[in-house]
Amino acid sequence: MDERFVVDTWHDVLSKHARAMCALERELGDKHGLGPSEFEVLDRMVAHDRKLRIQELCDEVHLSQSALSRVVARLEKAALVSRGVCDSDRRGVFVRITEEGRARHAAALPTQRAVLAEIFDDAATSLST
Amino acid sequence: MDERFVVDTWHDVLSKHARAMCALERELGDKHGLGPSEFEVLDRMVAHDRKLRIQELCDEVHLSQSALSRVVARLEKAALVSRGVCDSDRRGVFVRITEEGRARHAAALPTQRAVLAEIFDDAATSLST
DNA sequence: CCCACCTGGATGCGCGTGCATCTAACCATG
DNA sequence: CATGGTTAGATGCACGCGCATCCAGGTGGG
Repeated sequence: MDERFVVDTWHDVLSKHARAMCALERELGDKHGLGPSEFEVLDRMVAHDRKLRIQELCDEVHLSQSALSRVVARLEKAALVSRGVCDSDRRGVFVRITEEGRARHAAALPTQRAVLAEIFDDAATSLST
Repeated sequence: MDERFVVDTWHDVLSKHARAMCALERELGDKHGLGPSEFEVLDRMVAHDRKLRIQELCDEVHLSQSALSRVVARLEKAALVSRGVCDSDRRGVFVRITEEGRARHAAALPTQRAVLAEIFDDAATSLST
């Protein structure tokens, strides 16, 4: 069957993921003091432009609930988001992005886009490398 | 530009990678006592069907040299591969798969293929989910 | 109203990873 | 043959992740 195709696709995903992840970690970390997960959460916050529940973020970022909890904790410590109890369900926690968070995200966005463009535009090119 | 395309592609890679990785970890771990990295190394060994240098494996698996060194150490402890000094270059270490290693790989292969097929055949399907 | 069950999120823990560094072996040059 | 630079692989270290667990708050049945 096209088992070959499946395996090749998988290897391609592995390769792109590794390269992108590694580059993002370096670039975002060095230039903006953000990890890929931190950036991704900020990105979702900006995209939705409203307070989000932890669980909502869980669905969108591919992270376990515990990991997400810690990411938000780090972001809060860095004053990039603020946490607050959800008044309608006091177990819930909503996360709101701060102005500083928006600024950091805006600053980091071009860097992230550049890395992704590098990888995924070079995709066709890098196959011949 | 097709910045949209690049970002969407990236999210797709993230999603597939997360799902596949998670499933592989569970399935291979539970059924065969192997991590994804361990399996991948065994897979390369079988594919090449000869002793390989650590560095050669490094090029193929998307792992740092240190991570690979530990993976091989784990595999050796499990008697799935054996390490030996390269007589031509005594810094080098060649890795050879053992019979037990081949057996474990053969046993695990269908599991891995099933997971990958699940993810990448469902790819088109899951987009409409 | 009470109690057993469920759910959202936080935390302890172990593990695998990458980075920096170390050691040993190779190699070129004098 | 000695020496400085380079390369292969191993190891110390810090960190982020997932899993299991815990706790507070909600919810339904008696």
